Amino acid sequence: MSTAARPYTNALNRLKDANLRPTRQRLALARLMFEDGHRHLTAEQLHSEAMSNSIKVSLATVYNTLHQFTDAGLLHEIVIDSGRSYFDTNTAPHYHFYCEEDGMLSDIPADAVQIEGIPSVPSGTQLQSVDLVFRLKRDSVARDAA
Amino acid sequence: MSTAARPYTNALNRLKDANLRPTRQRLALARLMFEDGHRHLTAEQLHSEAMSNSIKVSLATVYNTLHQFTDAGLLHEIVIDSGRSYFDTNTAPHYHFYCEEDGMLSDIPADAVQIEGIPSVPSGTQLQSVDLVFRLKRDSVARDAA
DNA sequence: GTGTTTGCAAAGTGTTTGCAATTTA
DNA sequence: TAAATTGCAAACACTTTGCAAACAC
Repeated sequence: MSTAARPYTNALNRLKDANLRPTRQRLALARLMFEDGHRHLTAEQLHSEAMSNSIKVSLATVYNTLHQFTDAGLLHEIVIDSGRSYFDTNTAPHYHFYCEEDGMLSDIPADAVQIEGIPSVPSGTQLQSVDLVFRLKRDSVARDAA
Repeated sequence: MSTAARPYTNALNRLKDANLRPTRQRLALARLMFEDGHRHLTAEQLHSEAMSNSIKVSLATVYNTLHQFTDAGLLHEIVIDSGRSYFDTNTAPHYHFYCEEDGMLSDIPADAVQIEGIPSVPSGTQLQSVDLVFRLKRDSVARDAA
């Protein structure tokens, strides 16, 4: 009940719920991230997108924002490549395909894969998340089958 | 049949098999890695270890060596933390526990966990590896059970 | 001897930080 | 206005690179 058609409202509410002051930059970034169909973003990618959309925001602010969003539970950080962080707008449990050669990263729904026999965690710790990545490589033309 | 008791021989053979010229540094690093009980190493860790053992080797060479060993299949690179690479001397399939708070990384044998229902890989690709990491956090003193 | 490997230090990533200027409530 | 946020540029951590000297075969 209200202007549900305006994506802005959506982003605004996300920020409010997360107790993040809805500044111009945060709002704009939230809109790009949550309403532009993108799901896996690096800071640089998001920054570029912002630039393309004439959103004035510095890379440092993009980093800050990504971390604030992650801390607030709006994003999930994916560790898939040393030296580069991906942020996933899908915070529900799920898994990934990743092809290093071309940077392709795609989702696998949690219910598509069963993980059984999770060993008991070391004492003094508890399970925080289960990261499952199927790493791919592009087919070569043909390979000897030895 | 030969001096099997000398760890040196072991490392030497590994290098020879991998077609890597057994230089003083490579030999020494191989010995540290494969015969000192260590399994998960960062470049800096290995470099420190080398220093402690009075092995003169530069950090650049440690990096080069780790990559050469990885390319040769002697090591497996683990992506677990953006901005830091771990190298695993266990090249057989297996999984990991990881606790970011203290950097603890430990093995889970492949047969301890079953992964079922691996979705078919995107066309034009093939599965290279399955990375499964159980991320842990240290227990807090007590947590509300809501 | 010849080609490989090493070490250094410099350059390169991606990311974080300090602080003044700006913006929000 | 007071407190939070931003932008910039400098600082960072980790990794790679270029090239001359050292080494292995």
